[in-house]
Amino acid sequence: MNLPLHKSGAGAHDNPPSAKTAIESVYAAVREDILSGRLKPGSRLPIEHLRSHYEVGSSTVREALSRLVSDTLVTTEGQRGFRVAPISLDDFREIAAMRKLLEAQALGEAIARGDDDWEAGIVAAFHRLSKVEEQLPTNAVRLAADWEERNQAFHDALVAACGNRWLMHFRAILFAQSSRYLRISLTKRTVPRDVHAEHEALFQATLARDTELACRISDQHIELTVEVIAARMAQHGTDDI
Amino acid sequence: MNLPLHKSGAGAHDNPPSAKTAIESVYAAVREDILSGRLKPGSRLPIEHLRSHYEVGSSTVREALSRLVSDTLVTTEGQRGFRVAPISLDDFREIAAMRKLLEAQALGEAIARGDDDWEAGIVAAFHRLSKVEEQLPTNAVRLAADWEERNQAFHDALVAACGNRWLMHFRAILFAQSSRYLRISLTKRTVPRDVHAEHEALFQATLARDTELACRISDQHIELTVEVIAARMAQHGTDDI
DNA sequence: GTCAACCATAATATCGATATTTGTTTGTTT
DNA sequence: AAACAAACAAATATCGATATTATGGTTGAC
Repeated sequence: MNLPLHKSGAGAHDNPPSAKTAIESVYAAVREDILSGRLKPGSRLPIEHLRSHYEVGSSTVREALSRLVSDTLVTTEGQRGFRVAPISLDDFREIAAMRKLLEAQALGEAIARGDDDWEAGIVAAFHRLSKVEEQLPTNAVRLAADWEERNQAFHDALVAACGNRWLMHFRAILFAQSSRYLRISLTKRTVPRDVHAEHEALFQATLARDTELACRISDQHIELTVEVIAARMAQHGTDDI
Repeated sequence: MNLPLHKSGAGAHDNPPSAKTAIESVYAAVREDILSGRLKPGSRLPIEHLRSHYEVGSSTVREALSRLVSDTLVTTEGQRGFRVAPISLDDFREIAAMRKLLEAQALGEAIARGDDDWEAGIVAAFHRLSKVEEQLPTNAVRLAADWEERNQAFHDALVAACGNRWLMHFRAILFAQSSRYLRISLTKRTVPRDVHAEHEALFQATLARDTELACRISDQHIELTVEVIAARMAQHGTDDI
């Protein structure tokens, strides 16, 4: 009788089984809107508004938002409804510090355990990423979404052989959080940076199974992003990102 | 008109503001029941059952359970309702591996940044823990709940000066997960172990600001628990815990 | 002119009912 | 007797309505 649009989100989280229930659809959609920045950090998430927008019941919206709460993408306080989790430079610095730790650990484990299929996955992902990075300088805005997807796929491939699911889980959470900030550095670059060179170095070191070098590069890779974002956020106000 | 019992849970998660809304009450209560083992891993969580038990509406129950999903204490699959997240020896090993990593990191940062108040907090927490550990050999079952609370408080105090909120957040999640397994080692001990000696060594090393030693002890502390649990779970079936 | 209490409005939290889906049982066919 | 299909029963997912709480503006007192 009703026509639930069930906008099939681009998948989310660890398991992207493309949403079969209405709650999952809304969950994925809101999540995407938060990560992409369409929903501004700190802004309110009025139930009635979302309800009519997605054409679902209020309970469905609330349940979807509830699942985002523990993901730390949405906050809820007392009787004051839901909000998009705020962002700050301090927060990003802490995220980056955690990412350094986890990425290095995951990389080390993957290098120690990875087999031929793991290597093949990295080669493929690196190739895909390289293709888009070649054209990135000339066409940054248009390719942003593409690049982000392939960038994540590449970094995922690097640690795919890591056997610890909790490590992967936390890593995924931090990566999602980072992507809220990452969008900034893509559009306006204030610190000179050759991202592709970093990726290539990381690629080479990992395939050479040089754990120490790979981890060092990974750390730098993350640290550089922090500097870019920090410069950008210091420049503008912290709010209008 | 209605009489919502609002069983004031023992607080939960990072922020224990003792539940003001019905959802939070149910959230805290179910969470406690899962962590304590009253709700068995893998068992179903029928909405109607919980609804009548807590005397709330079904949406309230669903929303509370939804928040536990991203906490990885509850799973939900398609249209098949909610379940208590299963446990396994492999899972515990991965949790322990992560805890080693995060605990060491947090300890290092805390030692580097901790001030006098931090030290005072450790001293106090250690004293409280020691008091109950003295009597633990003679009265293990009765003091279990007390010990668990003070044990957590002690370990929290050790890393209280760590400045990274994400590190603390993940650490809290893992600690909660661990506590589901920990209950096992409290009742029946199959590996000889002097927990108090371990705590004292950790206490001394931390106050002496010997980061390397403290981290090594912390690692051993966690590893020993893994061995105890592994022995116990191998002995019995994995299910009837 | 400032502050506090108060009321109207808007938004949230909660509820119970309805519509779907799943799992099981029953009945039929080969 | 086994396999399959239809019908039933239980439980979930979803909805819209109601009760509850916060918010912003207005009035009145000091």
